[in-house]
Amino acid sequence: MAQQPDTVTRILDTAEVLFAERGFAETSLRHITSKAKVNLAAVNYHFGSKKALIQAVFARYLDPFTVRFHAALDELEARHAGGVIPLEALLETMARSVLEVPAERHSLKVFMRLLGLAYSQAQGHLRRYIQEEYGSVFTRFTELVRLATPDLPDAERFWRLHFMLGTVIFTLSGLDALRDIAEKDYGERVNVRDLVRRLRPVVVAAMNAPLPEPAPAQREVG
Amino acid sequence: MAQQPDTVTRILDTAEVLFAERGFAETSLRHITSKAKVNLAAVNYHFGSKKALIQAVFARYLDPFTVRFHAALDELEARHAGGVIPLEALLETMARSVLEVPAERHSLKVFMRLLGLAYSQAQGHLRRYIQEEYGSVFTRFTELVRLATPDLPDAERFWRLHFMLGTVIFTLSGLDALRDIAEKDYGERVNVRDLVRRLRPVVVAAMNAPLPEPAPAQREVG
DNA sequence: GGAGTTTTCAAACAAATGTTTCCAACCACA
DNA sequence: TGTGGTTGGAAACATTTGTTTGAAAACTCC
Repeated sequence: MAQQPDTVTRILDTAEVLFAERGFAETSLRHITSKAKVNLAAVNYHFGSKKALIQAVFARYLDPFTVRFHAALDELEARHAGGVIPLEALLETMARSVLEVPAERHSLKVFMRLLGLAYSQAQGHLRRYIQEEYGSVFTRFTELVRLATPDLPDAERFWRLHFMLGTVIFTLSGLDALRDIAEKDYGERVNVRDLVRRLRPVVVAAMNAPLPEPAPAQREVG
Repeated sequence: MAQQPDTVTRILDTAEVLFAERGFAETSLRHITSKAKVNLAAVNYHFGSKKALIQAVFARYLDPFTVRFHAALDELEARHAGGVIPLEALLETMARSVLEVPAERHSLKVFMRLLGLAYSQAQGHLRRYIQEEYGSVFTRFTELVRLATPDLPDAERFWRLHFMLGTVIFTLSGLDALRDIAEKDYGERVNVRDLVRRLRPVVVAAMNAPLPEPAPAQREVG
């Protein structure tokens, strides 16, 4: 550990930005190491492999997030001792936890973009890793949402949570491109907090939307 | 054109499936050509490059889609001659147009996954290509949405449309992974049409959500 | 200050990638 | 049947990829 950023830290800092910009497969170790001004072999020395580097990049965000989110849920449960936590409070708490973490590290934009990539890119190992390491806090959250929305069928709630996950990740991870359009067309420069403010009523309304009409007799589709 | 699928067609059929499964960078031409049982050089001979192949895969979906969507909007405008087309009708028409196209070709799942990849993967050339080739139909659509939602500030409508785009693309493009979870946990095997049915009320509710509280005095955020 | 460990570095490695070449096979049309 | 243009195919090409190697350098600790 030196006062000048550590080699490990320099690699992580550079890698997360490049991954966020270009994706995992499209970012070579040589690109990372040259921009980070470290030797090519440093990645394999410190992390073991490129896969492990990718996971380490995620861990640096997700570890503090899960800690904070668990703590925030603890506090929320204590405040509503025994009772049901309203949906708005749950969503609010999640939003706050997500917003807090990168503030002490790097940009939320990068974090969300990485999450978006984790979903969309192949990288089966990544999805498996995230599921195994951080699935529990998400399970806890969905259980609380279940209590807050007793009228929603389980399957419907499952899908709506993922709808909203898509809304948030997609928007925030594509923020850069969209921001430019929005600024040009509407003269309004948005930042992440601004978007979260806009997202709040949309997400609440979506979760509280009326149930869909029941499925008709179905024929299979590819 | 032979009675046995054309070489070009075999390449496209195989490529779109592999691209959807693994992404563009992660799918090699050798993988495509060997699975399609065509020679490696066939891709460069018929398409010129891998980039061009990727665009051709998209064109095979997007060309019929834009034709149908324009036609559907023509009909919708004629039916509401002079008047405003309700938001539900617009969303319904778009959903129907999206659903129709792959029915005559291949799976909607592949189509949506490709769209998701187009958004999330680097592949700058792809986003540019899609924007240039197919941007006009979307401009037309958003203008109709504007007329249908006169109370929504322009910027708010812009963002909400993108929220919903995220909802749809994210969910449908990650369908395979989510479907397995949903089936295991809720014993319910969903298909794409099923999800579209679930999406309908959510999207409508989200677009009609109350306006967010006005922005407080803002401090900048990365 | 020197033994022992950790970290850095340049170089090489094997494998995989997109692309090109060159020739054979095919096919329509005279 | 022969000719000209199109398609198919095996091989090679030049790069780029992640990873490994082995030795030099830096650091730790007694």
